[in-house]
Order: sequence, then C-alpha cells, then structure tokens
Amino acid sequence: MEKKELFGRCPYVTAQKVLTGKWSMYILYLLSEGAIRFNELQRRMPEEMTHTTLSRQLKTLEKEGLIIRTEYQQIPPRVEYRLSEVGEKFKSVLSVLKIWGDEYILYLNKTKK
Amino acid sequence: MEKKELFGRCPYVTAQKVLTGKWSMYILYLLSEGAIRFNELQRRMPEEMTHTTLSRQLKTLEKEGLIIRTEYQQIPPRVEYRLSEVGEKFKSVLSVLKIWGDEYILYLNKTKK
DNA sequence: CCGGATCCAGCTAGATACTG
DNA sequence: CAGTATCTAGCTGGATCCGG
Repeated sequence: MEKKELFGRCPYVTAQKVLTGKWSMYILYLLSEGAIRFNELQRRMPEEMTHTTLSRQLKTLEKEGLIIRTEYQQIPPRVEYRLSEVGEKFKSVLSVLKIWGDEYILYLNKTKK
Repeated sequence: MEKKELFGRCPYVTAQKVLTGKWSMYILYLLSEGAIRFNELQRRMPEEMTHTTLSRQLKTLEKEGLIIRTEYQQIPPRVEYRLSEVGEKFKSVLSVLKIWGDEYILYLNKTKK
C-alpha cells in the first residue's frame, strides 16, 4: 500500500497548502483590486508585518503561480504585483470567504461578550 | 498610534487564522457530509496523520466554535463530531473552494508536465 | 474507542542589517 | 524603491507512550 498523498489530488488539501502563509489571503485580497506596487502593498498591510515577510510571501505565491511579478527597468525601481489567471479565479473564493468571515466575526462578538 | 490588529475585524485575516491547521479544511469537508465518529474520521484522513494530530486539530476547531463534540456515555465510548451553526455556513466556502482547488490542480498538471 | 501527556524536529514569521 | 541574507524564537505537526 502506497502513501496516500492528497496534495495535487484533493482540492481541499491542495488549497490548504497554498494558503498556509499567514497573510496569503489578505495579500490576494489586496491584489484582487488590481495591480499594486510593493511599497503600496506594504503600506496596506498590518503594521506588525515587515517587508521581509511580505517579500517572502510574495515570492511563495509567485512560485505557486497565483501572482505575477512585473519589474519595470526604471530608476527608481518599480515592481508591480498582480493576480495570474488562476489567481483571478480565486476571487470567487475570496468573495464567499468574506461573507463567511464577517459572519464568523459576528459569532465571535456574540460569544465573547 | 495603536497596533492595527486585524483579527476579529478583517474577514480575510480572521478566516485565515481559523484555517491555519494543516488539515482543517479537509476535516471540515468530511464533517460537511454529516456527523462522524472519531475513528471513522481518522480512517478517512490521509495515512500520515496520527490520532494525536487529529485530536488536537479537532479540539482547536471546537474551541473556535466551528464544530461540536458530542460524547455518548457508553462502553465502548462513542464520540461524534459535527459542524456547528457557523460551521454549517462554512459549507458555502468549501463548495467554491473545491471548484477552485480542482482548477488549480489542472493548472499544476499543465505546467508540471 | 477515544483520547491526553510528553518530547522532539522542522518550519516560518519577525528582527536586523545590508544592497543595487 | 524594492528587495536579499542571516539569525532567532515560537509554534505546531508527528511519534511514542500511557489511561479511562
């Protein structure tokens, strides 16, 4: 009996793995509104996140094929990030996720109080 | 200027945190088909996952309010897990996520080959 | 049958410093 | 402006053993 590797076969396990990064969903959300530059992205991220972390997460998402990095040869440098084709399709997940997330926050407030 | 804590305020960051567990989505998917006992759950999980890990993840999801644990006082013991009310609402996310996950797997196969 | 307690290894986010 | 290199601390998944 061989090992049951579900990554690449099960949509849930595969999606889970892609979304492990602590900020991946929020990054994808910001990118879902259009191409955005590195610094602008960082400014919109929570303060506790450093540019090192952001850079690493972006690289991971790029390697996974969800986002596309475009570098314009200028001085000063200009780099833009945007969703790839598969990344664009993820928008549908984001919209449903937003609805659920808001409901969950409501739930949290009800029980915490 | 105070710290911008987005958990509990931003739906994406909040959802992300809830779904950090390595198997959370897959567990929620299995539970989305109805109440299920511990052992049955474990049997449906990938082999590489031990009961210790499963137990811990279930406890986390229970604490987060996504699932409900019901213990029947019997010999031998019988424990069932099912989705809570907020957990049930997560099904909509799961269905969209499945669609995207499958598309992403297709994408992976196209590029890897 | 359904776990808890413990320990350990690996990952990864964050801090800091440096660069074209 | 947009990063990389390096180091560290903390989390967490997995293994093993014990228990009601």
